[in-house]
Amino acid sequence: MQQEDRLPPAPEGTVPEDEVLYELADLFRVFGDSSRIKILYALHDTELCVQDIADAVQMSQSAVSHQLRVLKDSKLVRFRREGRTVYYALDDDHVRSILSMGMEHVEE
Amino acid sequence: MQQEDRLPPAPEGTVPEDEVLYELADLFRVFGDSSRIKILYALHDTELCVQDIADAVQMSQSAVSHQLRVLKDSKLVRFRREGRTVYYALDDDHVRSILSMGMEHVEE
DNA sequence: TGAAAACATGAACGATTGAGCATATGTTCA
DNA sequence: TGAACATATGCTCAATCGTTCATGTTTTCA
Repeated sequence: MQQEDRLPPAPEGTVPEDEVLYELADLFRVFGDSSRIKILYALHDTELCVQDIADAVQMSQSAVSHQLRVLKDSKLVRFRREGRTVYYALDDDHVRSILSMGMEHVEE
Repeated sequence: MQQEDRLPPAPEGTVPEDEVLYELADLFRVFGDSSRIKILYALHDTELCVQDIADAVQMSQSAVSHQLRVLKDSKLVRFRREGRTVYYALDDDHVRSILSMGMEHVEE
């Protein structure tokens, strides 16, 4: 379905609490690294195990694992274990939404 | 559950070029700092001059000016000069959209 | 003209961070 | 058991980042 709606009217003059703004910045900071962006896009349409992610984004297994931890801590990805392999996937559609919002801004 | 293809790029979700992903990460990196987030929120509903922004977010004029440069370079804010004061404003609704997308993720 | 106001900028410095290396943990199977 | 495999994690360091301090630039007005 198409998202042509306008944004809900902003609460005039009400700036969110500092604590919330810090969390917001923390969230965006996680998106603000090309390695993590690549990982997120690799997971855009499918779940993948760590090594497959590493192959897809051309990074070492260790580097990927480090970044997956960051992504996991921020609730951007979830994982499930199957035997000795761990499959990662985007946590929800919110992540995809944020990515495409950003992409719209970049592509102009 | 039948996606047995071994095609390097997924048929459905074509992953954007690396160059675009770098730009995307760069964009999010700008949102990934609490000082800049505060500035953006100060400008959410109105335009402000530099000193008013500094007062609103409790930062030095210099620090604000440095960050405004980053925001300006990323096309997140625009400005107009009126006499010796410079007024800054969010560049477009895209910025507000990205902020609220992130906020939705944080508020849960 | 000159001083003051408003903003921008350059250098420097402490803090943060992403990646590499080595190693640890956890899992399967012979 | 033990070996092989898949992933996670400490530690470290070069690079990046945000702020401060001092100074530069532009504009206004007496």
